[in-house]
Amino acid sequence: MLKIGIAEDDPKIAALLKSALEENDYQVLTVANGIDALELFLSESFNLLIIDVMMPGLNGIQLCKHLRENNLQTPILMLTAMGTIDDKVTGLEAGADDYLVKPFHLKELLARVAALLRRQPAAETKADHKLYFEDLVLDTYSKEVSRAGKTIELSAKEFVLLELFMRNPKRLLSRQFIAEQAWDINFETGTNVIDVYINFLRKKIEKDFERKLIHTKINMGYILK
Amino acid sequence: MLKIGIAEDDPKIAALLKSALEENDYQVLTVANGIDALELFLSESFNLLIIDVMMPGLNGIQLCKHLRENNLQTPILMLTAMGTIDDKVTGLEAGADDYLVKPFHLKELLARVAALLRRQPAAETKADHKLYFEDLVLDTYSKEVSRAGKTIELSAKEFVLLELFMRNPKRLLSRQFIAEQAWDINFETGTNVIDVYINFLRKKIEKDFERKLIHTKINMGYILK
DNA sequence: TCCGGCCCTGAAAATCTGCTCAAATAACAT
DNA sequence: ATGTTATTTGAGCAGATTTTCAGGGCCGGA
Repeated sequence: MLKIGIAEDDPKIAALLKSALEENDYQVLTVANGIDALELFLSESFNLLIIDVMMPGLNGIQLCKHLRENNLQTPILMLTAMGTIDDKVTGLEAGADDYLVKPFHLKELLARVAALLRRQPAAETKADHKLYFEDLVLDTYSKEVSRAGKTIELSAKEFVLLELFMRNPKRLLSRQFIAEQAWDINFETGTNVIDVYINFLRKKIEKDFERKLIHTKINMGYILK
Repeated sequence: MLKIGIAEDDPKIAALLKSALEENDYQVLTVANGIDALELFLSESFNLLIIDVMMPGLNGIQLCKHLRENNLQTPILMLTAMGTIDDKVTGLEAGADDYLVKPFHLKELLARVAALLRRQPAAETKADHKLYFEDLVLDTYSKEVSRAGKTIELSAKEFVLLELFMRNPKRLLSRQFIAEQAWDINFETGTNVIDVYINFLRKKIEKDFERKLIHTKINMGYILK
């Protein structure tokens, strides 16, 4: 479950936020001042922080700066009653990712929260270890490959080679480059392993399909496109 | 340099945005309708997109959805004259990362742009590997060439030669220089390969077009202009 | 006008590349 | 040990690329 931290000194607003977010299946922790917030946000990890600017002790801007100085990457949504342009600019420059002026509508807040979170979880769960190219899917965790939902069995070398292509889509890869990346060959050997393996891959990946993926550029190399 | 794409049909606002962003050292490309935007944003890579909601053809919301459906990860800032909460929510749900209501202050826009770009340090590597000369485009990444949108197939040597010209536009290149750069020939051989290849290039690049690009300077060499 | 230098062009020759197949070798599990 | 699979090597071949070569046009100078 996604975890959200709130720093807000007004108990009514804090409660409102907490209940609204919890209704949308987020886990919520709140603190009422900047000092506690700094400690909590640095010690536990959150998916998103909502920070009010006006707080006793340490204000939102200062808190934000401190967090960023400590290399915290968590997205921050800043919240405030002050609505001048310079306030917003100051907040964003302090390291906030979004800035919402009170009074705000809960719907907008929730939409912005969702927008900020959209980028984060994707990085940890799926996008991180799965590579996509058109209908090809390569899972670097399970080392499985499929095209258009159909599983494809690849040998170790074939997998490494395909992964190389999928990490460099639409990029022309020279034999030299492929040899270095997939075979650890740094000198010129008169071998044609690469050609042979390209053909192995083609047979497995393109055999039952209309669309060709690996293209030959004579005298240059191969390209996935 | 960070590259920003703008989809905005109002020429005044488009010009305003472009000049403001360029003053802050961003590279800016603008299109005036949703259809062109979809094509441009999918074919070239940007660090950030600014999209107006109200556009002829394809509106901003639809554009945004299409882009996300095509797996585009680029951050999107949506811009609009409509300021109701539901509009904002719709925009954010369509895949936008931020939503700004017109009229807005340039300072706030710039701050939000900076905040969105802050999250994208890795994007640098995907920068632009393309060389442009008039309607000619050469992609050093995929080794592809096109003129006025039409793809042109070049052999390896032809490509190297054209790249040499496009890296030295409007500069006169002597045969000596071309031989050294593209052929690794450092001495005088009685060959005319260069002439022949210039001819090959001309046939492929200038055949179907009015405007000539490679010009001969007798006794001196060739020049792209 | 004739000549020579310079460039363009078409075609043929020479070279090289990438694909395929079969077979040798290596790695691995039973 | 044995069999299976994965990886690498090498040779033949078709086709594309690269290079050479020779003819011809253009232009300026003698």
